[in-house]
Amino acid sequence: MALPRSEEKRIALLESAAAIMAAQGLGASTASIARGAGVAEGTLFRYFATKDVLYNALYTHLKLDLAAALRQHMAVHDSLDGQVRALWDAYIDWGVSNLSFFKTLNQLVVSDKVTAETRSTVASQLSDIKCIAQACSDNNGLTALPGGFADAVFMALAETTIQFVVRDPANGQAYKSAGFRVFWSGSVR
Amino acid sequence: MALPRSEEKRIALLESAAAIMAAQGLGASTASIARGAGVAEGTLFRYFATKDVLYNALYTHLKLDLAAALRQHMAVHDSLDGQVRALWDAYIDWGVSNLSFFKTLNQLVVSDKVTAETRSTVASQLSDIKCIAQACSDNNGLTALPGGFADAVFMALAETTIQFVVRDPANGQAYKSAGFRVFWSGSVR
DNA sequence: AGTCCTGTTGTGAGTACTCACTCATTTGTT
DNA sequence: AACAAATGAGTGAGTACTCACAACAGGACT
Repeated sequence: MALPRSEEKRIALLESAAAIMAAQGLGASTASIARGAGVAEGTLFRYFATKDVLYNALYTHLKLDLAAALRQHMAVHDSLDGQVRALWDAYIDWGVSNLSFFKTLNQLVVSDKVTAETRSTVASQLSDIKCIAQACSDNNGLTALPGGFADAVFMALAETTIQFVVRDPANGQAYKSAGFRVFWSGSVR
Repeated sequence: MALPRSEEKRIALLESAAAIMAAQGLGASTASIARGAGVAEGTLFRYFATKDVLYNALYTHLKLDLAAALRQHMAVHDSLDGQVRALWDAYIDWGVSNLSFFKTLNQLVVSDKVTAETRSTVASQLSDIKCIAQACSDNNGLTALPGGFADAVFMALAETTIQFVVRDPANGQAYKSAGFRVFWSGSVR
């Protein structure tokens, strides 16, 4: 299995997959994904041996893209509140301005097409962000919600908030701070 | 098109669909649904003319089942806090003990297979519950989150909470009250 | 009782279609 | 010329849905 020639085509296929799956669900056909990337269907299978391989590569691609966006806005704040708020804002902004990425990533997260191996490989590349969301917070007054629950609540609230910001952008700031307030006032002891 | 003979078979088909779709997604085949209900594939199409009709009937069935469960536990409390908490507990309990119903309903809610007509017909049968969750709360101190946001936050937190209770039942009560606290302390002014 | 008649319900092989995936061929580069 | 990359019609498996028929109920008439 030689390495694919063109990184461009690989990216084009991944972004086409994200866009089309956001609209049609994970069941979107390989034919339409290839067409969207401007290549033949057979070419898709040169880059991703099976559709499952594509799912896993897409999960990795989207997660790393999100992580890169978060890192850019992770200025060091004095207060934990400020730090978490910056993370929150960056997350919401990424979701709103990459809506099809966001939608597809959410579907992949709950899908059984993404293997545990892929998930843990990606997670290990995100340890710096986890640190803020979790290790740091434990030492600073966040409530003792059972393991992982605070993370999940953060994600669930962010997902809801993004939906509302997209649907009604005029009130975007209101949703953003309301969503954060729910998370924060409910999480702090 | 005469009415189907046996209400039993109709229910069996709906419950089979809910169970199989919870495991395999909405794309589960009509063949497997019929097999799960113990009838031939052709029989499914005597009860539901197309798969889309089945989706809509299933949405209605599950929503009404949930509503019935909520009504049973909607004792009148003196405080708004108590009333909403009772609603929260009933919702979580239903999700936990009808997990496949819950999972399938969540997929149907975001699916475009369920028509606006079905949604509004069902909603009109749930007005008494909406009253507590919304009309009542507006008059009693819930924060002025933009329209529908509080509802969505409630649902998102409940979904997350149910996942954790199912995954780790020993700490069920802890998740349940933690989830409610996030909702409540973030929602009250 | 037993046997035909009639209408509806239940059946599953059959149909047309879409899907993921293949491979002989063409295209492009060196 | 030599080689790999790209192509897209072709393949078999699986899909939603159909339809000619089997199964069975309950009268009505011997």
